Amino acid sequence: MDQIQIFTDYLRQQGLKNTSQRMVILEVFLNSNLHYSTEELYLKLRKSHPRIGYATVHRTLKLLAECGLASELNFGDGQTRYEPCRGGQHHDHLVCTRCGKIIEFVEPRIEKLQEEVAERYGFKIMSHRHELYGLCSDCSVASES
Amino acid sequence: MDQIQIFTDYLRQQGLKNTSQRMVILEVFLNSNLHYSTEELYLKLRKSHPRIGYATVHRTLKLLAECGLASELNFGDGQTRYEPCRGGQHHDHLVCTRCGKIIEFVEPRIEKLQEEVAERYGFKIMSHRHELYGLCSDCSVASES
DNA sequence: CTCAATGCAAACTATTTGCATTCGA
DNA sequence: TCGAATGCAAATAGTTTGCATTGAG
Repeated sequence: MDQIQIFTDYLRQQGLKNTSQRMVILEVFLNSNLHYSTEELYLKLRKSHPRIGYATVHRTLKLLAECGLASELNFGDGQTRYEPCRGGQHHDHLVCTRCGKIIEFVEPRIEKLQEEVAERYGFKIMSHRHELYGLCSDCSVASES
Repeated sequence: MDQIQIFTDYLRQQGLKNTSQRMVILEVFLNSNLHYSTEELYLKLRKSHPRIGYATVHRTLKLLAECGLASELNFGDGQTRYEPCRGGQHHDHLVCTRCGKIIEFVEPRIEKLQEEVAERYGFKIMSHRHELYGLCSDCSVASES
């Protein structure tokens, strides 16, 4: 089942409506490997669909997060970002503090250790965030000068 | 060298001044195991020192973060929190999404794997955040009913 | 038709800043 | 004395909401 299907099913099930704005936003959001903030996605959408309002983008992103198609990210720059959840493997992020580049990584051994830690404290993990901040290869080369 | 010493040295070195407000804020901040937001610390301080303004608390916390005595935390509730850095071992956090309890944990094996991941991408880690969200032992018992 | 969704503007929250006054060195 | 710090109020930035109108079911 693809993501558009998941979304329309979720809308029907919640008694919500399948509007053209929602479909456009979902489509642009999915066809991107970026980590959009509400503002960025709004600006991008405005080029092709000038009538879509900021609030609609915001509310749709929230909706996508609710139904599990998007996850909210926060890299400490004061903006909430969203990325598509591709049902697949969970990943975390390397964030370059100089150029802003974001690299996704997967490390099952870390996931496993997390579970171990949680168990140690009787905790039941529902989600987690793990971000490594530093200089990407390009930026650390540049700063050696 | 204790933390008050570190702070006064830092101030002198930067040509900044050692004011009574800064000392009071530092003291209250250090003598706490909480993870204060600016607002919480301001409210707490106001009881004993009603003349200290919000902006001063805010600027002092920033200053403490700058000189390495505090680290900024963000658990996604829209408030930046600060915790004292005790020069010791780095730790991360378990956050109970029901009652708000925060538990600190240390897991050197995770730190090590992080380095490994960073190396894989030519990244030079400067800092990181790792938070596990879920239910603490009390809350997951309560929700079993 | 009906009620949810939209777009706009306004409200809100957390954070940051400008400025006259105070105060440490 | 002099410039940094303070406290207040106002500005900012990101997010959220109220409401009249539009539009899907």
